[in-house]
Amino acid sequence: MRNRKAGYGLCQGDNAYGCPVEATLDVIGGKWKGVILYHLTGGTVRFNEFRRLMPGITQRMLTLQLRELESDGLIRREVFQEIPPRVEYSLTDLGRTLEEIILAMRAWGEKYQRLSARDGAAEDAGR
Amino acid sequence: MRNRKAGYGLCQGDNAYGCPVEATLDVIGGKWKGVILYHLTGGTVRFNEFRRLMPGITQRMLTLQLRELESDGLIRREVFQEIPPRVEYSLTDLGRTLEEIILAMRAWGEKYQRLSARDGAAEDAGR
DNA sequence: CCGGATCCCAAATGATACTG
DNA sequence: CAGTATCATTTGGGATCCGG
Repeated sequence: MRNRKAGYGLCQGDNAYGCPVEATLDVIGGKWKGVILYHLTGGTVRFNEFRRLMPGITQRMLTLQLRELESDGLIRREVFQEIPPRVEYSLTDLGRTLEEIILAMRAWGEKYQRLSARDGAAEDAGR
Repeated sequence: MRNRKAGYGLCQGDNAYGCPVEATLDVIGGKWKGVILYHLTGGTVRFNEFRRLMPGITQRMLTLQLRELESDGLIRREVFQEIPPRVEYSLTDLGRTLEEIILAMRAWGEKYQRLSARDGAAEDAGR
């Protein structure tokens, strides 16, 4: 992901990028993007709020992911020049178009996450 | 992804795994999973068919991803003992529960992929 | 409080050759 | 046809220190 060169992993008769599914996954994939977007569906979130919401993420990764999402036009970053400083993140209109997918993913995760926990619970799943 | 140890990237008050969105992304994320599942929404696909559908993927990666999807109970692998051998892949019932998300991702990719192509087209997106 | 910069490791992905 | 096996590379992610 991230490497948007060209002629990368094009599938079937699709154009240069790859199939649309790949494009979407490139934007919301990775370990944190989806979770970040999910938290933003609830409204504006501050930098350190994210850190509380996602204890596992490092400052570096949080900054990186936020920058990429911003660069992709999915989120907006507003800096308030105060003491102490404050930075708020929120979804752009483009970002909001992803809400449906994000929420669908959340719903799926809630339902099936335990079924496919890879620790040997996938038996009765198929067939 | 893939490392389903424990206390990994838990977010907010969620349980050990992490938030549901993360769980879902863990299952369909990565560079190929989503695309593989997408092609399977059209019906059964054979191994070398996948290779034609996804020219960018190597045999090794294809095998790996298929095995993980199978292990997660999302796809079914059927071996036909013939000469020449034949192996068909298809969605399980569990896998089919992802169709909605996959197709939503495809739709999003088709619509917005060019807007957020990271090559400086994300200007007018927000605001 | 909100990061940027640097160094480093582990995991994901890829190239290539070989096989039942 | 449908894979394994091995090796090399790229990338994601983390630790830590520094700065406005």
